[in-house]
Amino acid sequence: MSPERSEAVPGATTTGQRAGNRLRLAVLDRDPGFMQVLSNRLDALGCEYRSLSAPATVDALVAMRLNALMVDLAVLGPGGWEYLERVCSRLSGMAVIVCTGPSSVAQRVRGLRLGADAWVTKPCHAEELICVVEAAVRRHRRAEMPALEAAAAFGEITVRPDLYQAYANEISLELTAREFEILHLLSGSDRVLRREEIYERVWGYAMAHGDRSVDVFVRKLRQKLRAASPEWSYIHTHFGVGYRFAPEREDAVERELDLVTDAEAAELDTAFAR
Amino acid sequence: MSPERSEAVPGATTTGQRAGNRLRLAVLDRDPGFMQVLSNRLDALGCEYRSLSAPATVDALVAMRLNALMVDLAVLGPGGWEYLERVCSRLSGMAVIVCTGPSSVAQRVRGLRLGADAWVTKPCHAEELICVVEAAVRRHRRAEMPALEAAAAFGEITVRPDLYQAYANEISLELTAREFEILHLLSGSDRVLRREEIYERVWGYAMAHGDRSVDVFVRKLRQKLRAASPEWSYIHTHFGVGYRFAPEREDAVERELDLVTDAEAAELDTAFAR
DNA sequence: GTTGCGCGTAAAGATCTTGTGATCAGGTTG
DNA sequence: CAACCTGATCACAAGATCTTTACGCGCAAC
Repeated sequence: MSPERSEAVPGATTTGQRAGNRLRLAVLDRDPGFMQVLSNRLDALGCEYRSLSAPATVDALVAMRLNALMVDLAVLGPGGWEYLERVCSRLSGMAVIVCTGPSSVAQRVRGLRLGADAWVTKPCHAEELICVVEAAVRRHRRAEMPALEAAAAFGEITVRPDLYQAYANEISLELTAREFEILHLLSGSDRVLRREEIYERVWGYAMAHGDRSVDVFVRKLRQKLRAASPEWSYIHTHFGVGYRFAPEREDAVERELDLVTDAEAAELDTAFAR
Repeated sequence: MSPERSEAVPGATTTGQRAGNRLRLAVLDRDPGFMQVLSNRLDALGCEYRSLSAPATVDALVAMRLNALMVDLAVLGPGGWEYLERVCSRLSGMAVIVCTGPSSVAQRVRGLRLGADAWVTKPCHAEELICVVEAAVRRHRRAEMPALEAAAAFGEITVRPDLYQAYANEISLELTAREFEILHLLSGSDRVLRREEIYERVWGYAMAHGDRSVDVFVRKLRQKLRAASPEWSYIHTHFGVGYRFAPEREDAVERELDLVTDAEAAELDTAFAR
């Protein structure tokens, strides 16, 4: 199912450029001439790309952390539509560009409806093709990060998207990137977010069944939030559903009541009963 | 500076469809035949669109709150590239699709680099063109489309899909996830729902013969509903069929009878029997 | 009135979810 | 290269929830 073969990774540059800003592309195509021309252009752009001669599994694609996938339907064969749909739906954070030979309108419509971001017909100019890929990636990026967002305060916590960090009394919570992303997502929504939603919007692709990553990060977040702001609770569990963000002050009274022992509680009960 | 002329707004439908989920498109084109064909398709989709025969200012476009703008470069004239760039950079949340006559690779590359999301060459198929627009808009949708379902009130009860919970007088009924799903389903339908229907829509698969799960959950629901809103009854049994949701106030008389103790009830029975 | 079946009710056991700590792999920094 | 940090995954325990089962009552048909 996974005959993924990586022929070359010429773009595996050594520079310390921020990968987040560069194009990470995989090309699923078998035409040597096409790949040759494309490679030249991609190299010139300092683009990190990878050429595949056979479909990779969704998991393999996830592991590549791509911005974009270019695919020739001819390589996919009969199960191509299904593969396309699966890839598009599972990797919502990745742009998918179909670049294939002559096709009918119906085929192109089908491909676009399944989730492809663009359809380019071969033969095509490499420069133009790359522009299409960049345009698609640009759009994905924009969708993911709606520019600079203003800082927001919740209880004793301040969330600063511009600094990728949260603070309590000017003191950083020392959140890691993922921790911050989850806190940011949660704090930006009043409603209950299901784990799948959180995972998809933070990781960029569908959550595997039984994955506990969201739980683990929520635990770390709570830990740091509690350490920085002990009298408040921020992330609430909705059993069987997910999590909801809402700053709530825990009264000292309540906490004292919680500390009442069972014996004392029993005494109180009998006292009231009299 | 603002020669914007709105020729028609045929897509301004009267239905209560949520605008947030629909495509809001402006088409900047002067070809009557092209517009005719496109209009038909857009109408069929229930899409809200607007046709412009001259470039609108950026501010005017902002005011239209568009998801996408389709533009024919021929309409823009000499300052077209500049206009395109301005629009793309200023309205980063809007997809820009260039749909124009024959062009050179250099032109298309230029357009895409300036920020256009797609470039379609006329003549083209309307269906395909719309698919391209939808593909461009899709991601932005995803970010804004947390599918907020409105809260609904029935009698003294308020059902809140965003919180996965129901309330009576601001007080949570403490429904579990499944309990809520069943209440939500029932409350969203006026008719009688058979157990099999309820089971299938809540559990996601067919109900086994003789399964009493639905009954048990209805009981728990009634219990919590009664505790929170004693004067009303919400879920009604249709013997041999299923359940129906309908808020109904119960008379005070009936309630008094309900409050009669078992012993008193026995007395009453014998009294009536005499 | 009687009978059969569907329904309400309750409780116990099974199952699923979540919190938590620990471990492992991969990448980065110095 | 080694120390360190981050993120992914696992195992376990405690709780919450769901399913199953049993019993008795009410409804409808005869």
